Amino acid sequence: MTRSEDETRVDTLERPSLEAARETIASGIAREALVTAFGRCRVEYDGRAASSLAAGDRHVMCKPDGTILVHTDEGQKPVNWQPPGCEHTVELVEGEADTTESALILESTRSTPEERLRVTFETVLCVSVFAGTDDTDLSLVGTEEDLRERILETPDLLESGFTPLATERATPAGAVDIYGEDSAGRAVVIELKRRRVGPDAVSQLRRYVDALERDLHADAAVRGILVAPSVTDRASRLLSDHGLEFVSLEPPAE
Amino acid sequence: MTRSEDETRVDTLERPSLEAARETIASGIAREALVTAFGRCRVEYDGRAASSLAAGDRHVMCKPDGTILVHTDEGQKPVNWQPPGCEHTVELVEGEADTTESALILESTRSTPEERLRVTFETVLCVSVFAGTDDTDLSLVGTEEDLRERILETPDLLESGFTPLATERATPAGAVDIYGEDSAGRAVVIELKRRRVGPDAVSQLRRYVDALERDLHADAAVRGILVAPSVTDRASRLLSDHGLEFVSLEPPAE
DNA sequence: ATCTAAATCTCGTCG
DNA sequence: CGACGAGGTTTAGAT
Repeated sequence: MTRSEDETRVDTLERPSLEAARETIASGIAREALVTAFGRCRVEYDGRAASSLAAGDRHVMCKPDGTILVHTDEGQKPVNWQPPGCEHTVELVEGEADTTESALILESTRSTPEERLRVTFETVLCVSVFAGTDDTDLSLVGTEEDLRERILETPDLLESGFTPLATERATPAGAVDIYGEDSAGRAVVIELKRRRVGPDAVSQLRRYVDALERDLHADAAVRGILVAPSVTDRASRLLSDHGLEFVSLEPPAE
Repeated sequence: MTRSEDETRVDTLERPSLEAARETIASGIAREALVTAFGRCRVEYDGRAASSLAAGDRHVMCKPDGTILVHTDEGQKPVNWQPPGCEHTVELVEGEADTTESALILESTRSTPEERLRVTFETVLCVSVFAGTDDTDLSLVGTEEDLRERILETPDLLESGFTPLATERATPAGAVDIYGEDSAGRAVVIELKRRRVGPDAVSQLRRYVDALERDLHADAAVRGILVAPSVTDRASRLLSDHGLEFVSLEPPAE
């Protein structure tokens, strides 16, 4: 077979027979393409939890990395899915005689943990196979990491005289975002959040401060500072209850 | 217009002109259908954070509820997205003279928070419009809620003589999963997790126990029990450090 | 609309 | 492989 210009990048079947759909899906998976199917199906999942979904029209996407996604017409999250690294198989189950209906079964399995997703199509309205190229990486700004860099560049943003000594400093309770000391030489633990925080972030900071106080084995109290754009009321109360502090800072915008 | 049997459920164009793609996408969105496009595009996002993605072949899905998802050939998560409730627009930008290239721009915006996603196609390899029906709900078992029901049905699973008194009991630090008392009449706070837990779950439990001890204003200590299939080493250490307990229980399997 | 916590969270990173 | 924490988390429920 010769492909003069570029290889086939897209192949679509409308209202295919189940056998034609099976063949196209199987060859798409074998070619490491991105395969989609839209049609009436039911879905069973068993693994970390277990779920069942009765028949309806859904959009199914199989990626060459072993991901499978089942989308309804609502919501950002797939109604069922399987993560990258799974094995896909597609199989046609013939109805017995003329009475039972045939079905197309798309199955995805993995181990560690043992998980299985089974999509059973009674009708396939459309199958597509897409072969593309994508070499690029997403560039993202506004993360917690950006906020950390901002503080390390200009420690006075936190408070005058603050000196960062380490990032990701290990404690028995986990790694501290920024560890440093204030102008009086007191140890400071900083927990960073890129957005408004609730009680969980306060607990996290408290855990680190506790651990560090035990670890330093000194009576000199360790200061704990939560750095985020803002806090909820309850989080603010929890901060005071435990002698922790808050400084309002956002990740850089650009 | 008459549709004798059933209305058009799927409409697909392979390698359409940008104008034909625009027309099909616009009418699909207007018809409240699920619309997909595959082709070479770049993607810009600005909102809670900001991101940029150079040109590559990707799969874009617009749902009638205002969701938009941009998928590459890898990963379970879309590389870019917009949540339900957004406004979609599709627009053709003509190149100037014959020198500049035309482009198809798919844009999704929302407020609270202000967010914008822009997908700029230089080539569309396939556009599909799907109209289906899906009335069913997912049935899921193995959740934290299932674990709670299991304990409420058979409190002795936790320990002999335990009596549940309330679920979602309010404290200044948040709502406790199960509140009850042991055979000696001591107050018990239970935090449930459907899977193996780490330090965060311990902190959460500690926060509730702390708050309840203050709230009850008594010196009688409140017992805190973490109920989960298992704990990590560090979490186990944190539990002992704070006088908290652990009971191994899983959500029911069926 | 905001708060709070669960989730088959997913994803990267590090030991 | 597990552990740990970030995430434009998303989603559901309560206030």
